Amino acid sequence: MRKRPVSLKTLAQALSVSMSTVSRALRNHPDISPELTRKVQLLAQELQYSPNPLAMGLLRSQTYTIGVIVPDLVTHFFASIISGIERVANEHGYHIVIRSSYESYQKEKECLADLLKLRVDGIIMCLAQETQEYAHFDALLDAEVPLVFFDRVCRATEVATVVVDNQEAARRITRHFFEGGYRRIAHIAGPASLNITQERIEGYQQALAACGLPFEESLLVHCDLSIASATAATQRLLALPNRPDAIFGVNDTTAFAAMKELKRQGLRIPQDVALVGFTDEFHATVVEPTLTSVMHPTVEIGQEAALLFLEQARAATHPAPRQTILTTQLVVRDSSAPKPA
Amino acid sequence: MRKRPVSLKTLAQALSVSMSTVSRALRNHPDISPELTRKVQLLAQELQYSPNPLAMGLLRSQTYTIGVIVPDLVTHFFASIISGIERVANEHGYHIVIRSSYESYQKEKECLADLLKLRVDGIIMCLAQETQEYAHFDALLDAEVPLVFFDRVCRATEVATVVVDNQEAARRITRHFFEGGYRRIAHIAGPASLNITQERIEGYQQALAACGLPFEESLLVHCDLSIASATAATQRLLALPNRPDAIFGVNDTTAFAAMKELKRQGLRIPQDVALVGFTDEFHATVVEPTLTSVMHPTVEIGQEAALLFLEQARAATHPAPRQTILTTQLVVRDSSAPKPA
DNA sequence: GTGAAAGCGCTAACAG
DNA sequence: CTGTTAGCGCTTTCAC
Repeated sequence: MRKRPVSLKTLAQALSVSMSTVSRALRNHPDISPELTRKVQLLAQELQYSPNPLAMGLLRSQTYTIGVIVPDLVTHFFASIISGIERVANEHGYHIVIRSSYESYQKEKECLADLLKLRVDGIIMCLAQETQEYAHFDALLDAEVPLVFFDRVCRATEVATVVVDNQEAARRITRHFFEGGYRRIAHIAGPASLNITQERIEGYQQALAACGLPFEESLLVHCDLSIASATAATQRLLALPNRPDAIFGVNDTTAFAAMKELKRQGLRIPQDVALVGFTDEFHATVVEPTLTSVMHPTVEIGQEAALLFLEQARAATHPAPRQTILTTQLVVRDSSAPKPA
Repeated sequence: MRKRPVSLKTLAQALSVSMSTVSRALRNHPDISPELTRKVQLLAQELQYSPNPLAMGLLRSQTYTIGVIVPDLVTHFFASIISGIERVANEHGYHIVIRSSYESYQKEKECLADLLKLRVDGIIMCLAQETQEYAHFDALLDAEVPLVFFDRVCRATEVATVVVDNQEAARRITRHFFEGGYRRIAHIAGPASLNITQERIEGYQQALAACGLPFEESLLVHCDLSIASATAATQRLLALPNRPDAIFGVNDTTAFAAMKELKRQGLRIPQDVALVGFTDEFHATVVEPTLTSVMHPTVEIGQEAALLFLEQARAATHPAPRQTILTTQLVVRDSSAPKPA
């Protein structure tokens, strides 16, 4: 059996004073004589005393723990957001407990419930793809538990959110294609229920209109963000009687899958079909041709989310939900080089 | 201010019975009358009672929390291992608290100290690159705190570890090159202090010997696993008067960096220089040429690590440290196609 | 200046 | 069958 770590009691007994004295001495309470204070602190140091957070948690109903729920732990996008959260959280004395919803609505509810049972001080999360009901957040909102959504959000008027300028980014991509001479611009979008999907579609359509291009329903296909589904979506596009000459994928994984499928079908990029991704992972520079992509400030998303959490955690009264919109940047590479005349 | 959640006391008062009765009823203690038990459980359900883990933690000195320390949260390798840990941990009622050491020895010690202060039930970790002193684990070992190392390990006779068959994998790669007709086989290794580096170098040298090839010091270069450093290492190899015709990178990131540099210098892969990576990320299939790589069972590493933790956590007496060795597989792709005669 | 007591939420002897 | 008590580690009145 593991022995219990040194507690205030241990120190108190060793010094033949009361626990409360030790407690005060450790926090430099002015009531305690300087000498005693010094003696207590010295012994504490020596015995490696560290206050038991469980006891403090019980007392204060505060655990300095943030629950983080992501749809998927492995994807670079989420991994680097977690990294951002972790950094800011730790800097402010918080720990993070991570759970994956595996893109499942059911699992998301479970994770949420588990984390609340664990008494986390708040939640930072990204909605699962499946999630289309948002009632499971009622309890949090009622109890004013700090809550922050990032990337995929809902109830944005009630909850703090961190998102990127999806619409603008989609406009920029579409315009970029147009300026490169591409006229049949397709978009492999994500699941229709997600805000990011909708926003990017809107931007795509706005830019088409601005460029004087018609919006063709057949050039807008959906995928569930998996590689298999992105491949299938690409196949649907390429099977069209009048196939697109440019494809804008909802993220880099989608774009990579599309790239693979294009190559498999013997199509040249960008001569036959140009390609742009979204997120800008390191690998965008390694694939051939290098992939034009929208740079997503992933680490900043995480950091900002953590800051929004802290804002709520520290506020005496529940603050109005803040929306943070981070800006993206189009990084042009070979996969979208201007169309040869 | 957030209101406190319902406690046993709440239930007890509502039903005008004592807390202990409620406590027993909730756990179906045979002493409590069936009707009372039912009534209590019903109310608990209704009021969404959930036992306070802080209170339980105080009582039992057990938090059902595992501290996980990785050198880096973003890398696919660690992200998927974390995913494996998370899955098994959650299945067994544990939560994981994640920290990144950022490959720093100092930070690693901090993370460890922080997690212990948090009263985690144990630690699962991968050593930071910088770490070459292992005294900070003494306290854990003394206190018999469950500890599991994965991938990069130390004190393997005292601590449970999960590793892959690095030596065998390196032998297989080297032999694969040899069989493809390559004779000047270089290895971009990791930092010399890491066990994985040493093991892979040993396997590399063994296979060279077995193939009747001399070991040339200049063909063995080190990098710190960063992209920049891998690029520099590649440059050193290519600057040799008699440059290698095959390169075996210590991981995929290294291989990708090498690939990029090879292309930059106008060298063809594999005609001029063949390339093999280690870890087999998805992107190995997207780059051009597709990258031959050693498939690392990352998720399994995480799962196995979690199981080793559970074994220790549940054991009445501290069990002898178990070493798990997982097997890898060489996935052959275009970057190491046989050398044209 | 310092100590005693109560309480955060819970369980486990020990009584009845 | 059920209630009382003590204690896990800590802070905070309230006494002295």
